[in-house]
Amino acid sequence: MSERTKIKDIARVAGVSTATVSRALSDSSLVTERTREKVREAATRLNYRLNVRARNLRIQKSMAVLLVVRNMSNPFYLEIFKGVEEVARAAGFVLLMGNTEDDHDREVEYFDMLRDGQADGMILMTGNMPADHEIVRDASGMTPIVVALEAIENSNLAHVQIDNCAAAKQAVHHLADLGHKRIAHICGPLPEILSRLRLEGYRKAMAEAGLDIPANYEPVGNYSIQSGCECARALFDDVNPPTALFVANDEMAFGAIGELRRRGLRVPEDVSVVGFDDLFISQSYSPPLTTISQPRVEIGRTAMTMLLDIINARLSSPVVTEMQTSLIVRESTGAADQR
Amino acid sequence: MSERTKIKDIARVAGVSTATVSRALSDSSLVTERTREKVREAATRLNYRLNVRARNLRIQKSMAVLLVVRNMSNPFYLEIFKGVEEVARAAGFVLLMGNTEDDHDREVEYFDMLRDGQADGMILMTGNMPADHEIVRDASGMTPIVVALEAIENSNLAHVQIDNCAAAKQAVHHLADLGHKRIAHICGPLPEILSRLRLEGYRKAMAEAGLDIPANYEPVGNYSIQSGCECARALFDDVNPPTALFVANDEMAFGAIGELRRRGLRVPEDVSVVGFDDLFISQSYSPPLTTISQPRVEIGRTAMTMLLDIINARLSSPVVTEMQTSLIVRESTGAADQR
DNA sequence: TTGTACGCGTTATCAG
DNA sequence: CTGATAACGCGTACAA
Repeated sequence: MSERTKIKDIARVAGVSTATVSRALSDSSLVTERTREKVREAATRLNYRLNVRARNLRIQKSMAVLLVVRNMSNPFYLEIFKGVEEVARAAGFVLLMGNTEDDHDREVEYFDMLRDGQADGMILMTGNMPADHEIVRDASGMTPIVVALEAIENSNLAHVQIDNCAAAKQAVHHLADLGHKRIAHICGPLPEILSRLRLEGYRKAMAEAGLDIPANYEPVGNYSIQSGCECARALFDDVNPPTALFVANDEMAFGAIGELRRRGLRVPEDVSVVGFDDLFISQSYSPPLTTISQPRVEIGRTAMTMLLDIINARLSSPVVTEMQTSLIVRESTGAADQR
Repeated sequence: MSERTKIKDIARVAGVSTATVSRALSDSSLVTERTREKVREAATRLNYRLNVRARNLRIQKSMAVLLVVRNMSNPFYLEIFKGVEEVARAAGFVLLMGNTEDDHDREVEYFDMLRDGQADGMILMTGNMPADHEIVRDASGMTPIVVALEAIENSNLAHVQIDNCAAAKQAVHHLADLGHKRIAHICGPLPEILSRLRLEGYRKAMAEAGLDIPANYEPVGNYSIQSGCECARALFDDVNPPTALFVANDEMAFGAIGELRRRGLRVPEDVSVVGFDDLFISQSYSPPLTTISQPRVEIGRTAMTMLLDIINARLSSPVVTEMQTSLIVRESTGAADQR
């Protein structure tokens, strides 16, 4: 490894100075076409490769962005990763993965990495921001962080998000339009803003449809398949079970449908189910799941594009971009039984 | 940013040299407890943070590992990511994501990153190795690459893998034991080694069970839901359709089951289906899918652990570790119809 | 347009 | 045990 050729070697071979080599290789306009050629030729002949570490130290950048999620094995993130990766690599950035497992210390660690220059920017998909953390700011006073699909209030950070409340309303209205009167909501973990917004959308839609919400119609899960199962159990063990379910994410919807099947209830004949997220698998679930779709790849692209804008100082104030969702009607919802 | 304190500042404040500061902070034994304390105190007082870039340039490491997959949005990788991340971060390494999309140029790019020292090691989950690429070797002559769940023949690289052939045999024997005679195999893309091994397992098991394989019983897919659907269509459009399916991965199994449902065929009453992979969703599919489970988190951990062993020169020759798979019998398989 | 010389922030080597 | 100083490899004022 110590025999890697460096610009010094090229300089010697090409008969110029290291400065000229550096300039020639980075297409500076301050060098003649002829010398540039000479340098280039020497570089390829010597099999030269730029030392990225040295350059990064010199230019004070890392050319890396940090993508931080709560739980790396959540399938929801997959297409977002892809969108981010696509834009990042096109811009010459590498992608550093961060996984917090909702652990505060780990969150701090990633903020530290950003502050320490191990990454030039961060896409944050945990709804948390270490409270007392010294906020990173670049030269133009912007913080190179984009919050995606979560909301950090009063943070003055750039966000890319969806209208959770409106999407939830749309889902519930779909069920009401099918004639359902007893519509329950399996809710996400409750202190969280996303869950709250979806719950709020559910309640608003129910009110608009003139429907009551019985006391037990809002069981709280934690977005896992297992918890969807448990919430459905509670709902259908009770008297006055619902005929339709709006579930705060697809995984809990899968759990709920599993529980229904075990009880001999058919979807959608006996119970209609709407999910939220449109996981890659939802379209080929049996039955194919009616759900709210978010343009995840596009969200990833947008977040990374915004981050690049901040990093390159093309943005002077934190932007909030709202992405469009859509209700995908498949086979897990049907008209209410007319009994 | 330029006002970040550096060891020089600490040195000045603590009244020692930069060398001593460096030693004190890295717990070198070459420094008195007293000076160490003095330095530490100055460091915290000045709010010192190590400049990782500078250190990495100096020590010629990047403390990063590259995790390269064919397709970042394949849900199969999720738990592997997690296992790798867990071990990597415990060892102080950051995780760099690579996505090749089966593009040769991109593969080369990641090999280049490794060679250029942008990463100290690589976990490779594409079955490919740029043919003419200069092979990276560290001081001890080892290549810091671990191939996970793929096989690169004649490469002399460390591998962590499963016995695809044996697992496939187990799946097919399960179906044969249930009394099925007409068992078809939906195969993965065929030049690939994994697909070949699973196909080989299928054929061996069929031979052992004394069963024939009709000409059209080995349709070839590409691991996508869509292709599972198409293969099932071909199989059941034909005369002499099978009563059981061994599918090379779960996604194609989902596609196949979807197609069966559209044709009014029930699983498992009319057709039994066995998948391969045990995706997170497979247990709560309807019906819950019988499939081959791989210990994915453990595979990730093992791969990363092996990589660390290579990087830290604790390994002197490429190791091949084989992980255990198991057949998980759920509700998508049942006894053959006795008609 | 080119060359000289320095700085980026550490760690390692060698004297003392 | 500590200090001065040389790398690590590149980019860029500044001078020519």
